[in-house]
Amino acid sequence: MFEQLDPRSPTPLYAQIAEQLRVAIVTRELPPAEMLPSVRHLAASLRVNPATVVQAYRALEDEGFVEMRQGMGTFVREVSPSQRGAERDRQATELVRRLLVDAARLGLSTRDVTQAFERELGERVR
Amino acid sequence: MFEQLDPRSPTPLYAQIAEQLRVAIVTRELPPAEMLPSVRHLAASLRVNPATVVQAYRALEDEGFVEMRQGMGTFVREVSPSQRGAERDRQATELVRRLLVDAARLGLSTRDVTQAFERELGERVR
DNA sequence: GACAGTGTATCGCAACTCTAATACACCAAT
DNA sequence: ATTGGTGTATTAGAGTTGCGATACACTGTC
Repeated sequence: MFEQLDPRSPTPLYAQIAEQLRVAIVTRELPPAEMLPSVRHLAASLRVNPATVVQAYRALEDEGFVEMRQGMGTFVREVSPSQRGAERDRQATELVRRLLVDAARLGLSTRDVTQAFERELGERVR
Repeated sequence: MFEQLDPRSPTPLYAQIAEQLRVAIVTRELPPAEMLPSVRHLAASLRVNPATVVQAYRALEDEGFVEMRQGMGTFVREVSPSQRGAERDRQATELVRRLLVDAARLGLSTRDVTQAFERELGERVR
């Protein structure tokens, strides 16, 4: 885990860290209630500043994936299926709304977007 | 036109200018072959630097909406329906791909996204 | 060829973002 | 109360981006 942090990538370090953890949490590689590496430990092992790890952890906390408890550590959050479903809906809706706004900005019709959506999905699902 | 430029908005001035022009072009308020205000004129009337207007115009040029001709001016581009269709497809695809990548990052399934999409659009997809 | 219009190029400064450095505050065990 | 773990907060510096200032180059008309 955390083998490929690229300091020169346009995606900031904290975002790279957050993303890898997010995947690990979603796949249950890091199960609920599991304690994440401490800010200092992870920072040391990644040769990165503690504040950078904090930024990653805080992002995950904002997204509801983890809970930071001062003096104790950072833990994968346990969420009920319904909570989790609602959260996923919220995030998905947010992304879709942004897509539609951007499309409108470019003068694209919803039909253009829908077609592209179906096309891209078709290639994935097969 | 251009009544409400907000220098303190997080969206940069050049983007605000570009967006308003984009809308005017798409709605045919600025028809094909129409000449846009010169860089200097628009800059003066917006009390903004010419380079900022240039940046907006160049963005529109990259998107295929206008054509800048040195010494002559900047003009709304005339595109054949098929060209325009292809361009719209390209842009829509780009947006959708970004959406799917972001969704994957958040651990959302394509099903989550599809449902949000249908919810926002109020119509069935696929 | 001069001129008055057009876009182009380059530089510099201010604001913002990312990251690091460092000091602080909390918690649990001893 | 001390200690060694944890997260928190503040500040500073490097890099990036937005914007302005200014000088340059092209085009059509006279």
